[in-house]
Amino acid sequence: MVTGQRGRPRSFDRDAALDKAMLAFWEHGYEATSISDLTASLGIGAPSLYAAFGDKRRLFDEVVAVYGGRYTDFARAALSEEPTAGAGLRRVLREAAGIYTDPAHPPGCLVISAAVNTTSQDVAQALRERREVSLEMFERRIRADVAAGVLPAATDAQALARFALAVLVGMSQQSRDGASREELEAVAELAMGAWPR
Amino acid sequence: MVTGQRGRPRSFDRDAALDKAMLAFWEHGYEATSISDLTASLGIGAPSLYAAFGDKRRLFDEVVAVYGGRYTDFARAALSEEPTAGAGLRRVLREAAGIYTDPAHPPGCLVISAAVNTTSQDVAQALRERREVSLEMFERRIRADVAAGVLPAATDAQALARFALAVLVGMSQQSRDGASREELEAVAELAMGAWPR
DNA sequence: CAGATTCCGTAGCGCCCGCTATAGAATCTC
DNA sequence: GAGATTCTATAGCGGGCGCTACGGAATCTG
Repeated sequence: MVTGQRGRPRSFDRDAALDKAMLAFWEHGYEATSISDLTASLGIGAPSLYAAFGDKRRLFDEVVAVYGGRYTDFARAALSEEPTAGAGLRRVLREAAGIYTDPAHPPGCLVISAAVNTTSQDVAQALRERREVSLEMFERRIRADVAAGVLPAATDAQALARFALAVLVGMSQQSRDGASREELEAVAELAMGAWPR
Repeated sequence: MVTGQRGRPRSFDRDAALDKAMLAFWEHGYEATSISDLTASLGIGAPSLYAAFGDKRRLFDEVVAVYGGRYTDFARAALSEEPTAGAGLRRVLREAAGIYTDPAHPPGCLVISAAVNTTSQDVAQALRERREVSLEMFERRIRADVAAGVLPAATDAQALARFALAVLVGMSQQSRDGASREELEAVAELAMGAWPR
């Protein structure tokens, strides 16, 4: 018994379907993306979708996990690879300008925009917690620089982290309103002008 | 004939109802606020709502107009009353921190958040245009300072305006994620650190 | 091949959406 | 008062929502 797959095999690529679902949720948000939108763009029937992914909520959770690994972990890398918090956040903002406006996928950030104004509070809370994680990651990196004497001792690490996240959120929305990569890069550069010297 | 009202008089205060509708749309957004949500919180039946306001879309348009007069025109005043664009935008950001976190109404800005992820593209476009108006207002004020020699000739007025709006958007979302007035004021103050000297 | 297993397509469930037809209640003019 | 007018309350329309029962199709094991 070699645990060969029994029964009729799935007729679609689960990972490819997950990617398509990600693009749909990214563009229209959690609630405004209906099951029939999904079945249409994934090219499968509703029962296949439910068999493969559970329900809409669990599909979205999987989408968020894939999205996180592909489009938000770059920030963690930038913060750990650059020599200072300032250099790291400059890189985060610059790379975000590129990602938010990449024509290969919908504009902006799914974690920021996909659960605004949703009636399902648990989904909104899940993405809120992801943003909170980013905030704390920024804050920790800044605090490390303060401890190391790279930033002034009087630096308000939490406020600075919050400022960086606010700029990211603003950039995400502006990309969804049609701003170009160059325009967002200019915003990022200006934002770094606020960095403590 | 003194144009006295004929027929049965309306049993509710139209302006008060509009205010309640504003709070509902502000908190939950355009699409996530259902007609039955509205009839429940306004305390009237659906036919009365339709007779008084037309349909959901027109009610929302009225709400946006009222909201604009009450919560966004302060920015116009700040920009015209303060002596420089920098002082004006500092005041805009500080006042926004107060408005976005005022416990008398839902957090954040209705124009920024009420039509994210909606299937009704025309509503999204209407609010997008309102944001664009703010952007251009900021840009004009900055340009005036550049022309007057208050700001360096090399100042990128559009980018600076876009940066200010991005910070406002970020502040709005953070207030909806639970940030306090003091936290947003700190963000505003940091943002002004990026202002050209 | 038979039988077990798993997936797919149709068709439809109950529910809520925005909206309204209809009839009665409340106020006007005359 | 009578009649016209306007609003309110009930009740329900067509349609889309998330989700699933069911039977047939496709692949396994033996």
